[in-house]
This record gives sequence, structure tokens and C-alpha cells, in this order.
Amino acid sequence: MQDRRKVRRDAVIGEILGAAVELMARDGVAGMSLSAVARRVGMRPPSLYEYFPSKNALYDALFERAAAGLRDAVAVAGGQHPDHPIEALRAGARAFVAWSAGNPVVAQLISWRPVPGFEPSPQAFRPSQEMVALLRDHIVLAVSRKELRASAATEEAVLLFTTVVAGVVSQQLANEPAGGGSGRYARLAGPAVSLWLEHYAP
Amino acid sequence: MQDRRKVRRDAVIGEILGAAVELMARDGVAGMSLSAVARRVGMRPPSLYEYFPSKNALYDALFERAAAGLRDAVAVAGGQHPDHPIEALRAGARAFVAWSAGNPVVAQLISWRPVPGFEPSPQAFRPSQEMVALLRDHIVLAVSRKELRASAATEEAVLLFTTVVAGVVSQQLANEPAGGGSGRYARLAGPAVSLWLEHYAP
DNA sequence: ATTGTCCACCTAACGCCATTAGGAAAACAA
DNA sequence: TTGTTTTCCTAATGGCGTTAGGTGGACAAT
Repeated sequence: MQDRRKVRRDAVIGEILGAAVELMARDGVAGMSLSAVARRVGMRPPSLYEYFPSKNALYDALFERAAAGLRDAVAVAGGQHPDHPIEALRAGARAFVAWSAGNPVVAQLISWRPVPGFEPSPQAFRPSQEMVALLRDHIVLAVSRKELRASAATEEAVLLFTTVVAGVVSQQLANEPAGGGSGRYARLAGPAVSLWLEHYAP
Repeated sequence: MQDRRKVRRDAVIGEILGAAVELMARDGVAGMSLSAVARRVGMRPPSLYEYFPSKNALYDALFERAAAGLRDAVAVAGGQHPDHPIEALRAGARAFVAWSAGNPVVAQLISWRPVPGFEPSPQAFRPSQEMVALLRDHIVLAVSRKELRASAATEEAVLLFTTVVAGVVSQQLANEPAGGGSGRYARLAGPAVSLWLEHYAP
């Protein structure tokens, strides 16, 4: 019956993380306070230390969850086009931007460095690396099918792809940080990726 | 002899802003504390309120200085090519990225939203608007000379240009926040702008 | 030279924060 | 029933941004 305890504990952790995200939306990513989180979940601040050894550990848990969610969103979108890597790249980039616009708080945590002193642990960073690996696979596949120039598979080309997409996300987050808005900047995802695709077209 | 006082006051303000930048480099943009600034300039924290009515006002002053410096750097670079707007765009974008890589702390203040609760005042934001106006002028000139497609002067195209450049800066700041580094990501400025220029080539 | 005004600093204090120490009660295992 | 572990608590420390109120010196006017 140790199971019962673990279930309860995981539920509390989820509750804490949810409250943290809500408060980050209200007070800014770096403006979130453990005291406010504790108030929202009906605890005293020190009790949170039963679940996270520090505030940065809480950020780390949020980072890992967010990175995994983002990776999954991109993977699902790309997976819709299993034998059309160009379309997979387009869909993946659009999904990346859409997810970031829809989850602006945690997207800031991933795309920027908003919290002084916090750096994601290797474990939390892993989903992001897996996402880049996925991107690389699509590009390599496209090149092998002659749908992209060979130079598209170079390190610089991959970096350029992520940079272009990061630019769209950055504009979106900086200019519509609330996220709920129109997503004016997120609409640039398609055209931005087109710039890259045209340059590396065979 | 009121002049003497104003000179002295402005010198102190400069000293405070310099200390703030140094501490932001050490502790993060949002991690800078007025107490630490006061210590560094040899004052007690409340004395800083003779010069800035709040911490956010200090951020605002830094923002304005930085935005003006960035605008000037871009303007100088672009001005090197008065009758070659394409080269002016290239040089301006490179200067933008180089300045941001060389001043990573204040660049974060301009490109991101690192400080919860701080938004630049209209006055502090003005240099940034002037910089975008300059960019627009170059593009319009290039279009009128048939060096760019007419669609390059649309709102979307201008937004795409800023987005591509913002992407390079964002990658640079996120991955080499210390700035002093090799500027690996800043080297993408040229290729990134090329993507845009190729797409809008006549 | 004296007076009055203003500026630039100070100390003291308030309420908030993250974090640690140590204790109490409840949940579970024996 | 006893003992252990988990989960919460109160109390306290040292830091923060900011306000209130006081003091001395720099300046202007007499």
C-alpha cells in the first residue's frame, strides 16, 4: 500500500507545478515566489521543501515537463508526414511555434534564460536534444531523397533552421507575452521556414 | 554654478548605471539588486532613490541608453553604404548582432523580457522604433531601385527581417550568455540575412 | 557674514522573500 | 502496540525593495 502514498505524492507535485505555472503567468517567470505557490496550494512555504529541494529544482521540473511536451508536439506534427520530410519539417516548425505561443510561460523557460542562477539539469535538457535529433533526421532524409541540397545537412544549416524558428518564437514571446492574444507573430512560422527551405532547395 | 552640480549628478548616475551593468553580468539581469549596486558605489540602498525613483526606473534608464547605442551602431554600419541599400541591410544586421553579442546584458533587456514587472517607457522605447524606421527606409529604397521585389516592403516582410535577426541574437544570448565567447552563433547573422535577401531578390 | 533653501546622504523600519532547524501529528509497517 | 517514515507545522535568519524622517553641507539671497 506504499502505492497509495506515491500516487498522492505525485498528485501534490502536479498541483504545485500547476500553481507555479499560474503564478508565473501572473507575476512573470522569475517573479514567481514559493510563498505564493504555497498559499495557492494551501501550505506554508517550508512544506514545499518536502517536494522540491529548492526553487531552482521546481524550475527544473517545469523545464523537463515543458521540454518533453514540446518534443512530443513536434514529433506528432512531424509524424503526420512519414514519407514527406519537407512537409514534416514545415509541420514540426509550426507545431513548435504554436506550442510556444500556447504555453508562453514555460516556453520562456525553454527559449530564454529568464531566471538568474537557474540552468536546466542534463536530465531536464534531454528532450530538447532529442527534438534536435529528430529535426536532423528529417533533414538527412530529405537530402537523401534529393528533396534538399546536400549542404542542408551541415551543422550550419541545422543551426540556421533552429535559429529561424527561434526568431519567430522570440518575437512572439517578447511582443505577446500573455499568449492568449492573436498570435500575430506566430503566423510567421510558415513564411520563416520557407526562407530556409527555398535556400536549401535542390 | 548650478552647472557644477548637474555635472556631478550626471557623473554619479553614470557610475550607478555602470555598477548595475556589472552586477547584471554577474548575477543575471533580473538578479541585480539595489543593495549590491549601492555597495559597489559606496552608498546605502535608500540613497539610490535620490537618482532613480525605483528599481524599474533604473532598468528604464539602462534600456534607453542601450537602445540608443544599438540604434547608433546599426545606423553607422548602414551609413557606410549610402547608395547600396542591400549592403546597408547586411551591414546593419551584422552590426545589430555584433552589438548584442558584445553587450549581452543590456541586449537581453532589449530583446527579451527578463525582468518581471518592467516594461520600457515610450521614451526609452523610441530609439528602437527609430531603428525599425531606418530598416524600413533601406528596404523601400532597395525596392525603388529594383534591387528587391516589391513584396519586400510589405509589413510581413519587414517583420520577417526583424524576426530572422532576432533569432540569431536569441540563440547567441541563450547559448553564450557571457558574451565574451567566440560568438559562434553571431556568425549566423550573414547567412540568416541571406535567406531573407534571396527570397525577396527581384 | 548670516540666513534660509535644497540636495545628498544617512538610520530605522516594514513587509516580503528563500531557506534552515526542529518539532508534532498522522500514515503506515512490524 | 510499537516503531518508522512522511508530511505538515512554527520559529528564525539574512536578504530584498521601499518609505519615513533626520542631519549635514552646498548653494543663493540678504
